[in-house]
Amino acid sequence: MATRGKRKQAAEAPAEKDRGRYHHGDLRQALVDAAVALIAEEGFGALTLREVARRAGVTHAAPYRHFADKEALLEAVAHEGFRAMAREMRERMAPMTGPLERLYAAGEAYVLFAVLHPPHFRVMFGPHFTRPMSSPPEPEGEQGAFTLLVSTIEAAQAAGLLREGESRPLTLTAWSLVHGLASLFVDRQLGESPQGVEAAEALARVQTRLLVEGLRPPARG
Amino acid sequence: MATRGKRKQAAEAPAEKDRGRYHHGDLRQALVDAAVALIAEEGFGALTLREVARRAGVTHAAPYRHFADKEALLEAVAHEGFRAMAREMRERMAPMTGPLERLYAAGEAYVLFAVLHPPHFRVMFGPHFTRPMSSPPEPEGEQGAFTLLVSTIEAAQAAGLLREGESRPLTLTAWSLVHGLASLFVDRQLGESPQGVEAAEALARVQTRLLVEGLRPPARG
DNA sequence: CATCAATGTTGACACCGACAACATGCGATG
DNA sequence: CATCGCATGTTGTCGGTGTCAACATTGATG
Repeated sequence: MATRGKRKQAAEAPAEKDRGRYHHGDLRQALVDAAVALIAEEGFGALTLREVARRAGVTHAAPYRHFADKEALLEAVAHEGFRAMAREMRERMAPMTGPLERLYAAGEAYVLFAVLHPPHFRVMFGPHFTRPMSSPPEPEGEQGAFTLLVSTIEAAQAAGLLREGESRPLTLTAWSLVHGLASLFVDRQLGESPQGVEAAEALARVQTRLLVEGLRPPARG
Repeated sequence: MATRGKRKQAAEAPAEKDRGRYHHGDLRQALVDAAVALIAEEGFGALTLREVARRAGVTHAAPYRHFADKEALLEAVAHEGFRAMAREMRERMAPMTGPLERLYAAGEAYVLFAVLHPPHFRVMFGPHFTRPMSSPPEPEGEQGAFTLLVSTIEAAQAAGLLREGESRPLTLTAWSLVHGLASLFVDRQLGESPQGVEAAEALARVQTRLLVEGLRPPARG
């Protein structure tokens, strides 16, 4: 420790100008980012609180000033994921006007989110939580992914484009399909199929259409 | 298998009689069983090679005589799961004669397997493997779950009960649906829905039917 | 400028995965 | 039946990890 009395920002800054400060500035977010990057690069088994702290440039106990334990950090990652997923669904649905087109967009966005952000998706739905995860904080006016799916399906029902009756079974079918497709992608169970993003998008497009054929009302259109 | 030799048959009382023996008899399977029980009781985070050894009544290094490392033990659990899943699918399909009924049975069995054996299902499809998992040893003449699904769908296509054309997209749709439903169940994402086995069975029944409505050929029947 | 609460550090403890060296006893061989 | 090799289980150890307590530093508040 060279210049003890000084700011030491200039002394041992390993990279950006932010480094080397004793108070990190936004260590909490830095830890979340480091955790995501670590999972993406080294896999889940390499996710270590100490390595996360190392990557954030702090010592091994610093994370405990922001998270009660390792699981709390994972919870923050999951919350970030749920918010991002809902956002990406809204964005992809926004240009669409037809109820069915909006449903397709929602399903495609769900699968694409998983393919584009495997670490988030795994943490969100993986078996890594002992205590039940708290629901993610939703900024007011923003719907969660599930709520969005329900309302989209009910809108399509109201337009006569999907089967009538309870929306719940239809919602579960749609959710199961995109969740299963996303899971199979992320867990690399689709070995022979191409793994690229564009391939996933094409697959999601085909599958959502194929699904809706079953959700259609009996009367043929 | 029966004429495997004398082995340990004399003192193989599984209860307490065999405690204190220096050679366990079938420690390998005992470790697999202990791992499954541990995951079921304490969750995934509690899965420790040392605790597994403790439950099997051996010391902390004994497992290394049967598994190269922790991941190898998990691989054994996964293999057991894949074999059991295929078996349960075959059993549920056996009484069915109609191609569609066989497809329904396959899907229901897939979901039920996950609900009845969450630890196996999680290990099979979870993010816990760094190296690619070897394919499970399939006893000769027995098809794996995926192969079974493909042939069932192709049979239904041949009978004119499903859309014509490539079987692969249809297979992926069916697989995604049941896998998604199973995953949502196992990961407790269906909070409001009842969690019992009979509820899962009813749900799987409805969902597979709902799916097939979409897989049906355009001509109405 | 003095103080304080928030934030980061140091040190410690129990536990874990993995390996090496050693001990035991099953079962093949004579 | 006696011997002995080797698979199997044990003991001891090492580096790494999650978590906590005590201490140090800093930015903000008066």
